[in-house]
Amino acid sequence: MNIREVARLAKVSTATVSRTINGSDKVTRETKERVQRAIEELGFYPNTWARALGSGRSSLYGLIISDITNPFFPELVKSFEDIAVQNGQEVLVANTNYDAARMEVCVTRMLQRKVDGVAIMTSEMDGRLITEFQNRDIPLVFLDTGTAQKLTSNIVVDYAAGVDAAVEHIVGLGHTEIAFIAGPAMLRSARVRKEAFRGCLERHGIGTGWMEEGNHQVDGGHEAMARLLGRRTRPTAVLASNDMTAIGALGAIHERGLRVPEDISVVGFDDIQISAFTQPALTTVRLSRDEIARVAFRALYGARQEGGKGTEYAVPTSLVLRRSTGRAPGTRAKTGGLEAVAI
Amino acid sequence: MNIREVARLAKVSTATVSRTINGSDKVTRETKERVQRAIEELGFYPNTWARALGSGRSSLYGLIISDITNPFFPELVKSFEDIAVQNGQEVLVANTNYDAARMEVCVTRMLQRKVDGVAIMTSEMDGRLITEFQNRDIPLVFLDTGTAQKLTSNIVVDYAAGVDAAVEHIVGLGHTEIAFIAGPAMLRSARVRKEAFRGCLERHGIGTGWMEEGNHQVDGGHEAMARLLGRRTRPTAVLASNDMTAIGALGAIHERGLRVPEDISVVGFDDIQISAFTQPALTTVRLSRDEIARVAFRALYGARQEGGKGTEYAVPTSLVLRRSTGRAPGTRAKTGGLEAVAI
DNA sequence: AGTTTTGACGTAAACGCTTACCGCGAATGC
DNA sequence: GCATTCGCGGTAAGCGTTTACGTCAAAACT
Repeated sequence: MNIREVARLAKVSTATVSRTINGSDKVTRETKERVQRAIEELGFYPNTWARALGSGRSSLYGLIISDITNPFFPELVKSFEDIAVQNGQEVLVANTNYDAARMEVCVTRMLQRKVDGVAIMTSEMDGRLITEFQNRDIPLVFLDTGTAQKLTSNIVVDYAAGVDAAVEHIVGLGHTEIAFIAGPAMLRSARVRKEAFRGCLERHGIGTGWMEEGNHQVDGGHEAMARLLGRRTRPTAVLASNDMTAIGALGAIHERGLRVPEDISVVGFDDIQISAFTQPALTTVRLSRDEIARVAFRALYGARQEGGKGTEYAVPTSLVLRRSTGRAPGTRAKTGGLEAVAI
Repeated sequence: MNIREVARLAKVSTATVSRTINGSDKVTRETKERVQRAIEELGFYPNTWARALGSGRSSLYGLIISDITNPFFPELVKSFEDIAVQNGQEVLVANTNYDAARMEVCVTRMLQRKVDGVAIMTSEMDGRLITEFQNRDIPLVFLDTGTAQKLTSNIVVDYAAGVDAAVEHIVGLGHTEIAFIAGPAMLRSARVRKEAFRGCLERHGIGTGWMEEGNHQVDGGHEAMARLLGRRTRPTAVLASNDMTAIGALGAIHERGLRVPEDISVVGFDDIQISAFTQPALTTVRLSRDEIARVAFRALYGARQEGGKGTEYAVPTSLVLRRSTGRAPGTRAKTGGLEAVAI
């Protein structure tokens, strides 16, 4: 079953069949319809590989992430894939496992499969590998790393707004002893969150002595929180650099026999699915993976048009109020004061 | 950069280059080395599509799952992908979203991309679609649905062993009022677990009146548990058809002001990552996704050899003891009695 | 020594599509 | 009425491999 049989049945040339399939405007409506009918009658669909070989376009996009096992990514992958499929493209997903060496493997895979573009949603990417893509005119889009240039775009997440909202919320609840559990310092996004936190607190005239570093995993959050609780005095509120960290913190707090939010309020970041189901449900800053996926795809899909000059895209964040935040111990709700409300 | 340039540099024909690349034994060692050197010198790697077109093999496997957002799947996907890449294959992942209509889309995608085999790790699959693959001699492997036949294998999970172990454990802790929150009845795997539970309880001479149905999601588990707690008397232990359900149950129990495991013991099923970090950490039955992935890949990879007659593969389950199970309220530990121990 | 077999390699025809180029009849311009 | 343009569609040359078949020298036979 191939394009020739269709051509024969529709009594046209293979070129016309091809043109019909590709929506060329050089075919009259009647001819188009005749071809369509032939295609349906035969149940024909084109061979993707032959297509790719002939046209030089694979209709394949690469999606490089750190680790599909990290709850941040599955939604991203799913959204990206959905959009891609809707546009007749496929997606090759590759995990770097947070490892620069594995990143190299990922890049090779992408190159070998001749992807039409790559969304790089992780930070283990060195310059040499980027040029590999650029030399081949492959559009790229980064999540919050790298800069826009020829054919490569960048998505910048407005972390600061989210952190601000979270701090406002916490401060509004009367907290003044506010801790932050940062992510690994080597991650740009983690550093940005931390600095946003520090800046925001200073604007409120609150000290920033409560600071620990986690690893963006549950265990790191757990340990960091344990260290925080091991100090002579303890904070009444904790912001975490991501939800996994916050979940770890929750565990450490419970183990210490303390209650959330009565003794300590906790705020996460990302709004991963499970955060709605922790005990108590986690107040967190939402970073919409759906939005990221949508923007990333558009960046790649449109890259060759628009002169191919990369763009900066902005993605917002927003506070999601659930049950893990409450008034600071020993304070009274002012009239009109903010209260955590489940959504 | 193509095979012809390599051929020219190595002073051989393109056929010889191709044979070298594909590890044919019809090339002398010296020639092979010469070609290898040329390949490296030019930094050549073959065009995958041309290869696919020429050989009819795409070195692509399909992996159909329900929903990457369901924590059961990411590990499975990752393992499968790892193994595939190690063997020079790529993986196309597709989500059915538990929807038979979307399954059709998935199948079409696989067909269009001419995958060399498909691992179908979900149950929304009707016979018609299966024949689509079989007509094209595409090897298939199912997870616990379907039967082994020409080119199609089946992985059967030993759910019963896991349920048995869980029940033994719970009974050993003195529980007699044991509830089960089942999965959706339309899922074979859910039915099997339920029946295993019922049978096991009967063997112990314990009634099976405590039975509710969830949906394998957190909310379903929550609601089912709430129903259980709304009865006149309540169970002292609950097994859930999967971990998500168990996590929902945990939430409902806490909301009711009860403690786990002091008032109620909870056991999950699957051992998804987050289960180690719930409050308290969940005792559960582990179903190794790594093992499933390994077996699935082997089934596909080896399918064309071995006469192509499908095989049944067995995958075991095992109990993981954590903190969510304890002695039944009002009972004393017997000497040598089982206690939940964290791992 | 002459014949057959074998092994290593080359030749060239697929594989199924895309697309540059060309031809041709009809519409348009003068 | 003739030349020009234009729109539609056909012809055929790729795209980069794989592989059936052919060739040819050397090895293994009579």
